[in-house]
Amino acid sequence: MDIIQKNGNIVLKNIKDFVPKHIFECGQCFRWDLEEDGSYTGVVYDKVINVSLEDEDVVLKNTNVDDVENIWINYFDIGKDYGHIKKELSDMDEYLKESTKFGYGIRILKQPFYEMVISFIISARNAIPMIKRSVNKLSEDLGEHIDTYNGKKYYSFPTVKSLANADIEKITASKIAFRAPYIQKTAKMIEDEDIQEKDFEKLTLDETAEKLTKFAGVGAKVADCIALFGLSKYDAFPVDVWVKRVMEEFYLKDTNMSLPKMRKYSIEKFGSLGGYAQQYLFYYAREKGIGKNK
DNA sequence: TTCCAGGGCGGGC
DNA sequence: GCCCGCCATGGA
Repeated sequence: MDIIQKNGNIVLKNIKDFVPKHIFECGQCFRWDLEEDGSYTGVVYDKVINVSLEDEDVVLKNTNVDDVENIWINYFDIGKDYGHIKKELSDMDEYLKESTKFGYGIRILKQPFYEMVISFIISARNAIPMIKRSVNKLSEDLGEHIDTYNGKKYYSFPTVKSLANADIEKITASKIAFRAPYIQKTAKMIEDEDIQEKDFEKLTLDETAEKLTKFAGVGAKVADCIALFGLSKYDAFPVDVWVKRVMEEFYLKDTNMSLPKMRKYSIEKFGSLGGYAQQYLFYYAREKGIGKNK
């Protein structure tokens, strides 16, 4: 991979397995939006960045070489060989072969731990467009104005402190409804106990899930999402409605397996590749509407 | 109008 | 351990 400056933008040359649509629409993130020109603009780490694919190159706008080297290379997981991961999954069965072929440009983003906690609490019993709307409104109301890009204002994700100290009305204003008390409680707990990403570094997935489910509004599925997207626990396998459908369609026809058992089954089946398998399957299932009318 | 969305919680058994 | 009703909101 080479980093080149061109017209004030940064161009990443020779990047494989990187398709913005696949990355930003496979359900892992809520602060990336499609622009009219097909590019995606996102807010991460108090920074606004625009990403597009031009021929074989990844073009990054509104950023600089320092940030690319210090932040975005890591965030986009550029150092990882996703080709190898897809090959291993493809060799397992025809379904994974098809799914990895369909979402061939997916990469799992390394997102901020605490933002994942709050965002996925909001995700419970909610629709993805609504989750995005709520997260953006919450940032507008309780975060900081960090940048204006293409005439649009962008706001940072609210800090732990601002959420912990916010009135409940200020939180419910983001259409977060019955999840608002969960968010307030959890933000307070994170602040009071000074819980940080590094506290999870040496924990197994089960230990991580056990610790995370102590948060209000965090059950098995949300914990797995936080573990996968915010803590780089790649053996996590979040089972949501879509994953349940696609698992039943592909592997567990007419079994009527409970969610905890399906989680255990999948973790054992996919092992260290569980998180990747989950993302390819989720994207495939959701884009194709697998098992929706049953 | 009714159903559903990247579920969790508290209750019951 | 499993199942049930409930939880707001908006889009289809």
